[in-house]
Amino acid sequence: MISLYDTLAGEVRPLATREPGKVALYACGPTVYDHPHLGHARSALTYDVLRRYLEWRGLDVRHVANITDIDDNIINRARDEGRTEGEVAVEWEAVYVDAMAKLGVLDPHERPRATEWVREMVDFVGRIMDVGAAYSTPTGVYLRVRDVAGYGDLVHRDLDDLRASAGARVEVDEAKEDPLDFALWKAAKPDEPSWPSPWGPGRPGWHIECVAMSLGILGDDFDIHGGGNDLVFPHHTNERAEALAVGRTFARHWVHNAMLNIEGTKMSKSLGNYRTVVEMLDEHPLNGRAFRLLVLQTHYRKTMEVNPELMASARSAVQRLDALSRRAAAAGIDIISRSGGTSGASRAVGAWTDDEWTVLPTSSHGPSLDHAAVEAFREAMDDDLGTPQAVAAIFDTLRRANAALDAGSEDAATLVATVRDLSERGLGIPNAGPPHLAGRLGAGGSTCAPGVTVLPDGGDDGGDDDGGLTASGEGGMAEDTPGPSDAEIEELVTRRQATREAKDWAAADALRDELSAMGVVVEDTPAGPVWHRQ
RNA sequence: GCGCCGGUGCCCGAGCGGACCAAGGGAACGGCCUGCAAAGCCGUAAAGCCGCGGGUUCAAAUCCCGCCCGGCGCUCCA
Repeated sequence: MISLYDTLAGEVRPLATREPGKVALYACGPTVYDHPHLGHARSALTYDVLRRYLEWRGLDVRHVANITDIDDNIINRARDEGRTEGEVAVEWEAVYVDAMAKLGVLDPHERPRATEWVREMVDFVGRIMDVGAAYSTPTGVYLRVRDVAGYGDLVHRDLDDLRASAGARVEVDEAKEDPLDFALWKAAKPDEPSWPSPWGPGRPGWHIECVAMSLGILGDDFDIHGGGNDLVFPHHTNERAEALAVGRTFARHWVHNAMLNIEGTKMSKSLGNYRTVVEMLDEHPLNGRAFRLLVLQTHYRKTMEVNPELMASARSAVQRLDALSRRAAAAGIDIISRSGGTSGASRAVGAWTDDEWTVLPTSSHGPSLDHAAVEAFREAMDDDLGTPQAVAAIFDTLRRANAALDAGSEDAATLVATVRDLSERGLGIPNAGPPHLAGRLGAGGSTCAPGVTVLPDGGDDGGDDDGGLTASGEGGMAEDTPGPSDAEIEELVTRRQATREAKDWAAADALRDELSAMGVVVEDTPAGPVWHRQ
């Protein structure tokens, strides 16, 4: 049974979906007017992992993540740059989508844009007017908050409490009946983009966007509504109020991820600790996977810390995953297959530079998995997405796999396959770089046999109930590999191997230094040297 | 001010009443392996320990009360 913390209930509850076997998930996306930052990435990663896990469990997930492409920030930027709002939004949406792809975030099934749903938003506002829960003023249409019973339930605060804060902070709009009332529709100001409406030209308020799109696409009573915990109030509170005002049932579960701090404080431009996803990714080819691992090592409801040291330690951990793949390959256990260039259409994410690889499906003909490890993983994930413990289970299995490899045990194949399945398909962390990173020379001269899985005894995974090991392949993340070509490297590795066989250690070491200077690491295994780029 | 969430080993971070498990990751040190490395495995005593002070309990890092410190929200925000 899968449980999740529900913000509205204030406790961990079993995930009770509207339809058995299906999950309708709506996660609030970004407003596109600037570079996505690490916080956007943490949020996107949270729902990506939630989705992957639900799918790993065999559930049919419909994931919707919106793009807010019209708002004050976009308008301001467009004005500053002398462009249209549309141009600004299109540009930054592309940057966002590309950055998420590089983080291995699967494309949501639908990515609605606010501007494409204005008609539905106008209709929605109209219905709220019809039931008398809203009123129109010269500046726009406002929801009368006191008409909505349980308005503050999501934030667990009552009206007076909220009002005390609001009055003190925000300049009170004279036209509003209550400082808490918020705009459903904003009357157009000169030079601003606008759409026609029964209340005059204007544009939708922020909250109405998500209500119209989530209910419009997923329908009433959809399963999970997620977003950053900074959206609990006012955004989600107001979305909910709009839906309740017209008597519609909204999200069954509210999931909110915590914020991300850099050097102890929330990042912000003014503090100079604002970090974009692109910068982070550019700093090191392993950072995409490292950041995902770092995010997963902290529970999603707890503020997490990011700094260069932590990124470095996460990179080291990622390298252990890769090392296992190399060791397994050297031992003849190879569950990586090269897909001959076909870039799986359903694949959401960018391929590994020029090569693309995938993991063989483990459904019916796949290798058997280690039952205890799978159970530990599932137990951790079922309990409110316990990714830190899930990661622990994976690394524990990784250690066992290495030990089995050392011992030449038959269990090795199963354990290696388990590590791969859980980390890649369950959490979205690919285990090895492009196949050529595992390029292998030596006595046998064999390279990874395409599509071949050499594993003993491919029985199913212990016949346990709903392991749901049925989803398909894995998305990759871009990790550029500039520098010397494979041929150049293999040339040096081959020469070094010759000197080693001649026991000319000095020459061998010199060649290794040379390779090392090129960023290439050579490991001598019983089956011959194996190399990979740093 | 109001609300919420945290303070666990050198660092990050699980655990949230009882298992000689304070998980897992990183760093460090020792051993094995190796031509040397890398990768990998094994190990890292005793004492003490889970912000501080009380309390509840046969039993608390885990529950209650108080205090100190930190973060976030209440305003566009993932």
